[in-house]
Amino acid sequence: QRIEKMMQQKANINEQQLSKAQAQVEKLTTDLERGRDLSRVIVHVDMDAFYAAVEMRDCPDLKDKPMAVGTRSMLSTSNYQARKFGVRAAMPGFIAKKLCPDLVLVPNNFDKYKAVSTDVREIFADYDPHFLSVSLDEAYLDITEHLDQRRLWPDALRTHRLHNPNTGTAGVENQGEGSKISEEVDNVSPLLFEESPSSTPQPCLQDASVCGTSGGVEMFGTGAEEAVREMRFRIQQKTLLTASAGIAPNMMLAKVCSDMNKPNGQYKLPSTQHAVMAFIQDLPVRKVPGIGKVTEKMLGALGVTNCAHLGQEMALLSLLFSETSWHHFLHISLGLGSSHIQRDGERKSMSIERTFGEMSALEEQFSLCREMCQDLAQDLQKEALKVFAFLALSALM
DNA sequence: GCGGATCAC
DNA sequence: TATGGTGATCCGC
Repeated sequence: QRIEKMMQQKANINEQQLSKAQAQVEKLTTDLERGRDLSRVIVHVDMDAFYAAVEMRDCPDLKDKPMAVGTRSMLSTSNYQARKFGVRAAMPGFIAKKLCPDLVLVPNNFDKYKAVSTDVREIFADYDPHFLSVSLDEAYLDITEHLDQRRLWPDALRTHRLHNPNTGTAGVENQGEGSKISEEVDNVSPLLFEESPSSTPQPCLQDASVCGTSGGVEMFGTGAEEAVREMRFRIQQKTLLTASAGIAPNMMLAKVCSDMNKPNGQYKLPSTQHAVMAFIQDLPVRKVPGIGKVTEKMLGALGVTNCAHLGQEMALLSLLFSETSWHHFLHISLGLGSSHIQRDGERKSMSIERTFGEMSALEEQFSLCREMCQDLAQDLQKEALKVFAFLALSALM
């Protein structure tokens, strides 16, 4: 019905209205283009088949079987073997059983997922203390500042011990489905700065000039991709689970990018206008966060299926959709998105500021100031700790 | 301001 | 046998 109504509206649009709309879209486009921010490095991290992966880790019998987590009426997620049968998250378990009769159903263990999530978030905090959790298995990070610092770091701070008690060789990168994963969970600390009390940094740093895997030690570079590779490596060492990540200049793009090399992979979109536009063109609109089933169908009725179409039809879309909707579409078609991650609360108090006027504005500024000071103090403390540990290590060598 | 629709996990 | 629970946002009234 909504599509019918829309098509009717479309039939009543004349050339004059369309060209007027086109002019308006073009003006807004140049304004938006002027404000494009490519200076930030945003990362979206997503644990692979999270609940299913946790259950497989804790029950080796499940490892080579198609399985799903949930009930007979609703699945939370499934492992990759089950996905081959079409078994997906948000599907009723009894239907999944029809698609895949051998499917093993495991009930939700939320307390366990929460505990694992806490472990992963401790690692996130090392790269962005203000990271934003979307759910137990997903988060956005702004690693711009981390990278600035990281460039000044000595190799030791980017070096992590390989936890692989049996073989002592590489192979960690490929621990997806099918391969055996050690059941030991403790003693998985990287070489330095692991928060868990069980870890006592041992002075077994080998030839620091060796890059990559060597003698149970893995060293990472200073760039964004290397930093994210390191973060995923540490997640795997600590939890025995894999994660995927996307690196891009804003949240919308980072989210899409994290899907590109899933599972256990990552993708970096270069921070140039050209690369962003090229990336966006072929992207199906449904892949964009915020565009769901309904919007996809509405756009589909207008012949819009990818983001290039979105850009081409903006004038029409501006006449058929609400202002917030077509503004959203325009942002997407230009590859624009939020380039700074807002912590919960900050935005809300900003709107209170507007409502309450001058006095509240001052208080707001004050509390914001205080918050920043606290953050600074925290960062400083962390950095100091790292330098201290490094010096101690150097002395030992 | 409220309820319905959409979207995400 | 059997198709979730929750929160956010937008829109129209």
